[in-house]
Amino acid sequence: MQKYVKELKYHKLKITPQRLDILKFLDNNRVHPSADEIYQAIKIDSPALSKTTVYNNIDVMVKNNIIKSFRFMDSNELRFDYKTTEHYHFICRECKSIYDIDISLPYFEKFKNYKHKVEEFYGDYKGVCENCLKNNSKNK
Amino acid sequence: MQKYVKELKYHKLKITPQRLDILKFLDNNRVHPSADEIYQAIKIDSPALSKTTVYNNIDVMVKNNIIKSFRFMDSNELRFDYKTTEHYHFICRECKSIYDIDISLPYFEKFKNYKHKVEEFYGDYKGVCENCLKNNSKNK
DNA sequence: TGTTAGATTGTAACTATTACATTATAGTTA
DNA sequence: TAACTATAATGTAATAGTTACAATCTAACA
Repeated sequence: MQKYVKELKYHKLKITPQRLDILKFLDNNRVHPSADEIYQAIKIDSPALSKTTVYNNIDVMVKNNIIKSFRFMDSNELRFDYKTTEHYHFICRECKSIYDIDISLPYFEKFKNYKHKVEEFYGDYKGVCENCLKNNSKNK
Repeated sequence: MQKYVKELKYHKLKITPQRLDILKFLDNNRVHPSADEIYQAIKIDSPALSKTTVYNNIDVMVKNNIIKSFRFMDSNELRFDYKTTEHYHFICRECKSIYDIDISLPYFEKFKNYKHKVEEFYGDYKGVCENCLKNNSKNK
């Protein structure tokens, strides 16, 4: 728990039980949860939690770069990750599972002398996952 | 106009003035418009148009691969393109302009022997565009 | 020309998110 | 330790984008 306190203090944010709960949840559940999933999970042990608090804190933590927010291309809800190394997502069109792809790709090198200054990249890959390939030969 | 009729017929979709208007608009305005932008534009000449019709038709045309739908990572609205070659988007964090990036990147080659079967890719690049770099030296 | 499956329309519902006002509390100071 | 104050938490209401639904209409075919 001390590491979350340290993290918040570093960014001059007040230490509140709600913030610690959210950080702890994101750190222990690296499944790109949505705001509602975070809310529902924490509410079990802290029923007084308000969804607005989840949104407020997510917001302030994203702005302070403590957590990352992103969105899958075909989804209408934002998703969140405790600080991660750069990675991409693979979404299976059969079972909808989300896998992290950790293959490092030379995106930025390509843009060394490009007319625009490229700073960030977001990407999703889509297809059929390992398991669905195994279970359903028509996908091969 | 005949090419839109042909396109719809090929997919066994009924030819309606609304569908032709939407296709024509998307073909002539390759600026990734949102559903509302499509609706507002066509309404000028066809005031009876319903927004539900825009959504319905967008939906059926996406499903038939006549148009493409996608979403910018930090936006909550879907955007649409008349059939395009594969390309990526660059969004300027200063002026919010959207540029198409037509540099072809060897994404799929990397995944030839990957455990998952990669079929589609969506990506956004973000940074500072050519013009904003020129106009504001602090971005360099 | 009549029939009918499918399309269009308008309204209402829904989901994710944000705005806002009130109450509470973390962290500082006396 | 108590009091103070800036910030945070809460609940409600509002908003934006989209979808569901029922009634009406029309394109395409016999």
